[in-house]
Amino acid sequence: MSCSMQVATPPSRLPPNSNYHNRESQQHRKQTISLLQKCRNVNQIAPIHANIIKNGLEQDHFIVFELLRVCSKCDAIDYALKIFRRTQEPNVYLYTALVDGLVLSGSYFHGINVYVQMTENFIVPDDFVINSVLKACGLELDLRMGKEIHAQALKLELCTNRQVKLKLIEFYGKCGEFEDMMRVFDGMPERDVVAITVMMSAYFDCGLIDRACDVFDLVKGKDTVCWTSMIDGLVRNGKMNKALEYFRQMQREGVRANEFTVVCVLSACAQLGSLELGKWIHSYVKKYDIEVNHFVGSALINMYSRCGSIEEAERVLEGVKEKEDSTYNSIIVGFALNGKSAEAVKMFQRMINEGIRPTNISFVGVLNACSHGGLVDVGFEIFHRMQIDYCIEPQVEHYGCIVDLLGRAGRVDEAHNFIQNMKVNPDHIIWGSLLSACKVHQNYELGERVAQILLNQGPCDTGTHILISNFYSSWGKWEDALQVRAKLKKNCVQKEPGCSLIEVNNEIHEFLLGDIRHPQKKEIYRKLEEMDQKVRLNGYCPQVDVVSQDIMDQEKEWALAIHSEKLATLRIVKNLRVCDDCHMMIKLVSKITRRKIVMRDRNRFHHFENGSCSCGDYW
DNA sequence: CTAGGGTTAG
Repeated sequence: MSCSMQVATPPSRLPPNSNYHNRESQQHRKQTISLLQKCRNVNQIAPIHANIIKNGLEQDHFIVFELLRVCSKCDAIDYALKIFRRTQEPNVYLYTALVDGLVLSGSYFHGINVYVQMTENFIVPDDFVINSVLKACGLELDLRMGKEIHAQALKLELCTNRQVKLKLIEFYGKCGEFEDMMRVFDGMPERDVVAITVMMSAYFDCGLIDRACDVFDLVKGKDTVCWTSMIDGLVRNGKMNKALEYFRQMQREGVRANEFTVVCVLSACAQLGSLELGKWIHSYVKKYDIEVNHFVGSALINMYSRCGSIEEAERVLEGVKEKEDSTYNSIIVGFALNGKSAEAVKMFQRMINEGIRPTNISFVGVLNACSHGGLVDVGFEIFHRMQIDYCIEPQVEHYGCIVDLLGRAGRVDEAHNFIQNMKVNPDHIIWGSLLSACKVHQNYELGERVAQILLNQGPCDTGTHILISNFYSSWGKWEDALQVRAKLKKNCVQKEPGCSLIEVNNEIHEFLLGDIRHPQKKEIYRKLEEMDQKVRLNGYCPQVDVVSQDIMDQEKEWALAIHSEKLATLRIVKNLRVCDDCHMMIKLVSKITRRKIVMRDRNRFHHFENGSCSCGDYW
């Protein structure tokens, strides 16, 4: 990023304005300012701006100040820059407003440059502008510049200011300079909750969970923001259960949650598949009148979708007043996840009808739905419209959806051709998708070539290795399958152990393969055996070929019988993908027991009912 | 005479 900002050289004198002091014009200025403050988008600003120019108020710093702020708020930073350039002798207020606006629009580097220009124009910085530029330095991770500004602030004796100290802590924390961060903190008179919150978040950014917890314990009188920051940090670092523990503790201590808090907690629920707690949070939102803004709305939709309650997700959608692209994206992805491809496409259409411009994420969601639902023509149509109507250059994810679309439909050679004509390099996910299609459609000749490409491409993730190994075993090539497994072991890439979760009475029960830890294990295994007998009477035969190791069939049956998802039924969350055998068995169990069973695996949802599954046996 | 900043940031 470069700094294209040029500050106009101001003329030596301002044009005299005879009306400047009369009462009428004072009133007019006040009116203009309050009009500006009410603007919600850039189209509303332009006519007011025209009026300002007509009335000769263009150089009025108070007016310009409001203009800059409202432009930033309306995401019109270019407009703000134009106005700033036309302003003669901008003062420190105007520079601050511009730096703030640039930071808000993500142009941190540019913001820092504007500050530098200000000092070059001999304008003395005050605490406010120091604050703004330190924010920019922290976000830009510009350690050198931030230190220089720290030095300037010391010289100007602005470092006694609490806000400046807080921003210094934030800046050093974001840059990972924890010693300097602590030094500033130690110079504060008391243990400031806000300062500790900032430090916690910096530690979490670096994955230093224990240090974050240590400073959290220092705080007396933790407020909502502090608790939220803690919960958010734990969620961001994958500690979902711990985050929920802290949320419960927060409730016990009588600290009220806000919009931020519920978004974080809902994200934890979504990732754990904890529907009961998720519902509880939803009722909390209603009870305490927490505004269902688009963040909260998306979080609720996401939680319900990922917990398999897509109908509830739809209900939430209708209740979101100001739907944004993210709101629609959440529900589209939710439909795709739950095997409702046609609904995903319909929702995508509705989004467009309601004047919301689909983003690249919307396209990933809807194309994913098309591939899972076998909607080949619709998928292609959307893929083309994305480029022509919306000028979105396809990313590797979009290409991946199309490869998947063709591959799943059995058109593996076309998919292969498509890969060779893409404008981007195929990644291991795209090749993996093709390999998976080759496996399902038993095109071993092409599959073998793809497997070789993947193996030669250098390191790839565990999932890909497992896929290659499974491809070889389904082909009966145990030797090759074992070799891939061996390579996986040698590279110290461990297969994540299969694990399934089920929530009963607000408690999360966890099952690993062949798990014997559960207190009710006797009853559970007895039931499992009973089920096993029943489904065998219904024609179930263990699909021993899904077990990749080349072991005796009898042993394989046992290995399958204890796959963890069979141990927990009804509403199951599994960390890996479900295997063919478990899928078959659960279908039958749903028929025999007449129960709906919902299972989420790593990729999608399976709604089992009366012997069939929403995925159409295709996942 | 009339202007600014909260700490989490999904």
